[in-house]
Amino acid sequence: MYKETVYSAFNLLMHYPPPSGAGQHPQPQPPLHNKASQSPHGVPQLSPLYEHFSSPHPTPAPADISQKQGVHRPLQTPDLSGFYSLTSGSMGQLPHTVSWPSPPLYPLSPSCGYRQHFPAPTAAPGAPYPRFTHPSLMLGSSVPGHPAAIPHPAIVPPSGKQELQPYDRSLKTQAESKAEKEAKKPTIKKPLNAFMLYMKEMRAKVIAECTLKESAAINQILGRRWHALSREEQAKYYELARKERQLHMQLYPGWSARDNYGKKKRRSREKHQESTTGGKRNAFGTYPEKAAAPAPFLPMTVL
DNA sequence: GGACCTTTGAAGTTC
DNA sequence: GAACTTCAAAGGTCC
Repeated sequence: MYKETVYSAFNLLMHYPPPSGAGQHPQPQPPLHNKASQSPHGVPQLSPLYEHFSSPHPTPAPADISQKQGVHRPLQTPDLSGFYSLTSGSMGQLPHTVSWPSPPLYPLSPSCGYRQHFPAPTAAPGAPYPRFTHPSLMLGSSVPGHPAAIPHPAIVPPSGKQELQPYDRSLKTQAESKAEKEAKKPTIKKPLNAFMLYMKEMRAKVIAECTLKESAAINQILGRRWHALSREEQAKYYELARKERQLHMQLYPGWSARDNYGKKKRRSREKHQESTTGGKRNAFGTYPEKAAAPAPFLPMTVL
């Protein structure tokens, strides 16, 4: 039963993405090189950050087949040169390539079938784009001029939970105290990237639509929805992510992602071994049968 | 209690 | 500079 479900879900996705112009995609989209949406330099024109989230939903974005095939995609950073002054060379750039996701390892809920996975981005034309509510952008008290008392969510106790209860300090040696003090330092988390911001916003919706609770399965769906987003829709999240990073840099100038390295114990060697031997546990703790390599996606016109 | 699963992207490390 | 690794979120599952 499980296997059948997996296979049926796999078969559905083997036919995804719907070939452009084949009538399966909710709204055929114009080619990527639609100059109307770009600046004279070929850079998509974007309105200021928050405008996206209070303005009507934008026109369906240009997207072409190369987006779905992992073909080099000349996405570029929106022209925000005057908007961000602290960003480094690579910060905020849209990815240069997009790889197409592998077939799902999870059985998908019938209520979250093929079409529900990839709703038309403009299903409600003219409807306002949902306001982005990522808490990181609701500045906390650490930001000058902001009265809000909510600390920046990037700061969490080392455990990720509440502080430990007081203990008998007399029982601790100096070294232990020092180590403990070090360990008690709040961990500054990485700023969220565009996809993480998207996930955070859309997770509840997917849970409601698909009646799923497994994050691994939800994330698979979100990953595919992410790929189904238009460039403009994705650009909103890339822009938010860049804003996140800029804010993060301002709040924690000396912070480096290296600071959190090693705080999660991962079995990288084992994982590597799994990947080289073809086995990988799924969220159910089982090793799914290795599916045949997905056929390269070709537009219907070619097929 | 903590690693794992899953996803993408950013940034760090290694060669 | 390419390739690889780690960590961000999430919550159920497993050890």
